[in-house]
Amino acid sequence: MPVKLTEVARHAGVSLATASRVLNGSSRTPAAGIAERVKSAAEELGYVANAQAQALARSTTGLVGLVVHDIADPYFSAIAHGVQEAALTSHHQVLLAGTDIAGDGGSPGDAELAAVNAFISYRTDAIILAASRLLEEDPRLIKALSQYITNGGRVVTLGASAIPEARVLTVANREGAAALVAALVTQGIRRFVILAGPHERNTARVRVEGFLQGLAGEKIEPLAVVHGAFTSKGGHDATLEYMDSLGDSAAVPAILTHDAGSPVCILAANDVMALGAMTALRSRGLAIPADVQVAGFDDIPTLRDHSPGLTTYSLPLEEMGRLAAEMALTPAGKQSHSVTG
Amino acid sequence: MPVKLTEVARHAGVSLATASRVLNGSSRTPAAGIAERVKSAAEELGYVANAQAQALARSTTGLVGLVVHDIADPYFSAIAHGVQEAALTSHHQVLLAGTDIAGDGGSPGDAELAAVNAFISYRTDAIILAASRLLEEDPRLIKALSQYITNGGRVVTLGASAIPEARVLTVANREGAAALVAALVTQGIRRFVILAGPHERNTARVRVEGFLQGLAGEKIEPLAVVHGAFTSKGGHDATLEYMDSLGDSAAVPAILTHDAGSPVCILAANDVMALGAMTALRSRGLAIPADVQVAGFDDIPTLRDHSPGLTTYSLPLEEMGRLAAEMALTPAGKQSHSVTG
DNA sequence: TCAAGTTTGGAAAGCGCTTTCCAATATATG
DNA sequence: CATATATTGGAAAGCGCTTTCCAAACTTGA
Repeated sequence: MPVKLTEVARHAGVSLATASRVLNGSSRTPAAGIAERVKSAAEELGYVANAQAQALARSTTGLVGLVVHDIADPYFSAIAHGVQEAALTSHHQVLLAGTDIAGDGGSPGDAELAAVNAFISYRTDAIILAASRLLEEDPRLIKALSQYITNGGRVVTLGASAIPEARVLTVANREGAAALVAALVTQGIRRFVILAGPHERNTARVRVEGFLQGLAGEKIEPLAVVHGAFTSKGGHDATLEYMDSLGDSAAVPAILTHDAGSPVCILAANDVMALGAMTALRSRGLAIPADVQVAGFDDIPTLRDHSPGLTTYSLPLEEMGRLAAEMALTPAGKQSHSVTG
Repeated sequence: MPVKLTEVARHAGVSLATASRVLNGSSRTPAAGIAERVKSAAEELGYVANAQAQALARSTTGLVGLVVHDIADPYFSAIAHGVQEAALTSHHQVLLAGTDIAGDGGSPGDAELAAVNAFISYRTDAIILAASRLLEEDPRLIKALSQYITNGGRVVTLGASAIPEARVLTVANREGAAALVAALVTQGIRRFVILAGPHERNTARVRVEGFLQGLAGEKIEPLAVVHGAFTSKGGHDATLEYMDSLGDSAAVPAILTHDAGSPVCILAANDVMALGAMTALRSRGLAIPADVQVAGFDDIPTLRDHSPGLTTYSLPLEEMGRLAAEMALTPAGKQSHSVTG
């Protein structure tokens, strides 16, 4: 139904080949006069090239797939923003998929596999995996991506993965976590509760390892390591559970306050968990940072408007998205890259 | 390079037509035995259908385009999340574009036009316009979308637009704003400063109209109406400017505190502006809500973890995204729909 | 002026699928 | 058992482009 190139060509009195050459960047450029005729015919008819047909003929789609966990999470949306930016400069469109959305049922990780398969089906020029990699990658995922790469597709992951040949944007999760602990200790804090994410998520696990490593360096044992979902609610619920585990849930657990001599700091595996933790603490009447301190990881943009400010390890999220997209869209580009806070 | 249907067919000893029929939902289903052969051949070879070729042959792409302003803004990312959800259930992929990203230069609105043109080029089955419509829509945009709709594409806008034939998801911006004012007045507040967004953005303007309408109903004149960008920074800066305009910038403007008898409430056109305003107020040493109150609009999910809580008009953002996508993806579906908070 | 070289436009062969016909079987009916 | 009727698989014509060849039309130089 839309007007096609054939019609433009006929309208301009030239062949299909010529029309194609003037309208879409070909190496051959028809004479100025002809070109003008074709252009105005296209303009007049409101011609818009069919990218699907072009993709088929050129065997490159101008699409880049981005897999995030939850686009509504500030961490991922900041990255997505950066990806979009870089995609635009390379004239690519972004295909977005979120793995937090229940697929047609199935085990966790199925959503990611489905997303990747969809992207492969659309023959995206590259796929960016921003959702945190799993400790045990799904072999089907690995197989699909390997084949994709073999066929000329590019894959970049944020953080290491078990996917051979994928380019990786290394993030200073472990080092950052350790550094954060060191900074907090310098501030005089020596009692920590670690709010860990799901163990199978590499990002979450590695950060906790970094925390523990940092603490070990200072000869400190954490008061506890509690696990929760990698979300605000996860941080909130885990914090509540922890407090309850401390004793009478009606009263403010004494251990959390200064009573014991030094302030306690809740060290969350990421900012949204930290924010959830703060909400939980407040709901129990604890003041932040007077009674309890809280630290996070990521420096999500929305922190800007939080008060009191969260102590956090700052990651250049948007820049990370941009870098990942650049790595993905540069045919012979960098195979790896790393970012620090 | 990837394995194609022809190869699967050859491998299974059947024709191309048969292979196509068993692998991709056709109305005709080959005999069970044959089907099995084809399926295992496909599995064995790791066949993934080329969606581009299918799109060309079927003249439907399974793509839906979503235009937002800034995906990193919680408002848009919540909507995007909803869109994704609905898209998944209709087996569609979402193509995302943000209009806040500088295109190849040009006037404001060009980014949206570029995004829409890209979507049209990819022949998305539908386009969802979530970025707030402009008071003066770009005629080129209108023309492109009209043609798109004529050609069978579906367009849905969040909030009314000047695009004929577009389906619209009406949002109770005006009514909600008025209702919010009424609720605040009931709480005893009678002095308001309106933090308006850019006048040319319909969403922003209509909300302010609703605020003014609500105030008029109570026979109240706002202390002031100040404009700023529709972002956290916009709310922040506008608030600071307003305070400065009140006099000695070093001191806390007396007019803002209870001194004058009743508390002042800053009424922002959306939540992110309100959050920015709160940050600005705090930076001047004002306590919220003790000294000044702040109200927003949208009820973005991230508000959950803000303290003190923001008074706001709650919009079902995610649901809105879902509805918009449903309207967009249902061929003969609802032409319009509306949501209230 | 003519051979050799250079542009330039067009015909046609794909790109990887879907789907319409057709022909060939298989099944049902008398 | 012959005929009518379903089923079933396959050949081939597209879907809307790009791009490789070709041939025709120009240049150029001697």
